[in-house]
Amino acid sequence: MQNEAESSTPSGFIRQMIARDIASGKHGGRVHTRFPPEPNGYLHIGHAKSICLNFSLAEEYGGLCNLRFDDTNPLREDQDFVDSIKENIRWLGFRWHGEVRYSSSYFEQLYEFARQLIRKDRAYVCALSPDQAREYRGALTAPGVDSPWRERDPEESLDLFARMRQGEFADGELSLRAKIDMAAPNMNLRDPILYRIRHAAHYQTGADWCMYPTYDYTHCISDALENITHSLCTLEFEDHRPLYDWILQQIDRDSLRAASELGDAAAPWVPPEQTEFAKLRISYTMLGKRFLRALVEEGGVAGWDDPRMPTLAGMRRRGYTPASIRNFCEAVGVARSESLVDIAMLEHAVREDLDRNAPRAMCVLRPLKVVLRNFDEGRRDMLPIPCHPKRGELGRRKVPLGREICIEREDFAVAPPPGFKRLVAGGEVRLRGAYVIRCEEVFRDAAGEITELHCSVDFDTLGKRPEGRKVKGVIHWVSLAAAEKVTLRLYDRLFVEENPAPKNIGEVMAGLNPDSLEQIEGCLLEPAALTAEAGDHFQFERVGYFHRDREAESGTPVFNRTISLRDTWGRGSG
RNA sequence: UGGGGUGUCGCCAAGUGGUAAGGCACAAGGUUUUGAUCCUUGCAUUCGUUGGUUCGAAUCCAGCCACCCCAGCCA
Repeated sequence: MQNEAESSTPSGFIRQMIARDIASGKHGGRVHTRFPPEPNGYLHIGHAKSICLNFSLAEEYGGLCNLRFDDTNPLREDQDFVDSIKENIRWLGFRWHGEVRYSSSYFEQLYEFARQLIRKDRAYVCALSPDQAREYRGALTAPGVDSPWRERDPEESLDLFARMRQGEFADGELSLRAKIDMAAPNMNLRDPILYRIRHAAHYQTGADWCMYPTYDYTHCISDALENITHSLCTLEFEDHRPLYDWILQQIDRDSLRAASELGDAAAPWVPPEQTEFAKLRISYTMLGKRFLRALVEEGGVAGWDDPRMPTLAGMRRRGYTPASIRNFCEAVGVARSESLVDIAMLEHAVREDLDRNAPRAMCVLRPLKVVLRNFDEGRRDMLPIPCHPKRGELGRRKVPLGREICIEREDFAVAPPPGFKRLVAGGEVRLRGAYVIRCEEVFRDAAGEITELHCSVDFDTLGKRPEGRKVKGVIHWVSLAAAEKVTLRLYDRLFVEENPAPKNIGEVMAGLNPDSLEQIEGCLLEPAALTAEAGDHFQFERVGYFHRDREAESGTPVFNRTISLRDTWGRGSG
């Protein structure tokens, strides 16, 4: 790790760029990144990619990473989102540098820099309405037309700009625009809006302002003020890079530096640079803030933290661990080609982490009663079974065994398919961690439904192989008298299509997988798994990894299946 | 029809003129008191395509093709 960052050439275009910048001493060897969410929604796995990238880069190169809320639009931002975003980042295991930053805390400086641009005749107050501005902007293949206010005297713009701030004008009546080039082939350079009037309270600055700076104007300056060296963002901002650079070039270098956190320190100062990478997309998943919101509002899911949601809150509740998400982001890599990552990669990442760390337990989803004929009525064994097959240091838990137990209905078959290794009439099977049993008799009700099995125990098989024969099958079980009733929730992919690309909310709802949630009541769990010291992530053997959900109203414990175990039975030669 | 990008194995992704890393998926074996895990092996004579430069090209040049982004006073 260390060597990779310092000596040999790192892999990937961003790391190589940073290595180059460090080698050339561009920023005095500093690496300072930032994660700049807008607090207008909940974080999802796509944000995690950016979080991991920015924070890991800083960590690897001995740099810093800020958390900055990019809050320049009072209409959609909220303190609740700030809180949940901070929480999610901490949960992922990252710690930002110093205090949380807010673009809104730079409003006063932003205002002063805007006055500077006006004085330099690089910005002007425009009286075109939003509709007119759009018409004047031209089209992709047709140049725009200069605003009639473009040559307004800077003094007049300065006065108007001050009065905009004072609240003398209505929303949309005036705007501050950069004076660049209405014929530029890059639409972003056709005199972009820098400030718009919005008589709206801001969750941070309250009623202090009635006009707000735009993203393009704010982001680059915020980066500069925080002395960010590498400003990473997604591909769709590529066209904005010339504007990012333009703004920082127009502002007087010394004033920008003086206002920055570096102040007049001796360290070299060069403006931050924007670099773009492809955003994350995952098969059978949709990561559009707007559509995720619709999903919640239209009732497609139960909320932002519904375990089927790709939000960090949802994935956390589902049972995804921070390490699994970080490993996944690492495995996916960072490039500039737009790709659709196979959801199997995400599933692999959780399985990998949970296989190593989740204690094992036994839970029967659909119980079938089994009476052990030769097991004495009042007898109750407490079998010590390892919590993990490979990690003895995790200890053993005590699993009760009595005369009556339950096994999984599907682990018994009257007419077993070829290759069936579980219990059949007259056959033997191993009870995990306990004895080998033989099915002696099958009982049915009037409808022919199997109600109960009578089996005999081979007491000479505890911790050892049976004499003279091989028993291949091993099944999970639970003691009837001691089992705890729990509810299980099994999940499947939320969307039917591999690449859901809805164009409207109707398509979002139409694309949902109707079988994405299966809730099973009355499952039987071994008692040790419900104790506090057992934790809340488990592998229910042979069934999957489960995560204890927050307390259910009824009082019945609920476990969400994070992911099933890999199941290769029935494939190939099995 | 303008501008900006991207095209390497089914899915991601290294590679930056010297003869195609790795992961996921898949397949075949082995171990196994989880049909799990683990282990071993296999899996691109070829890098969107056509030409060119070169002793030598995924890497350089030119043309073509496909796909993505941009006309919010959203970010």
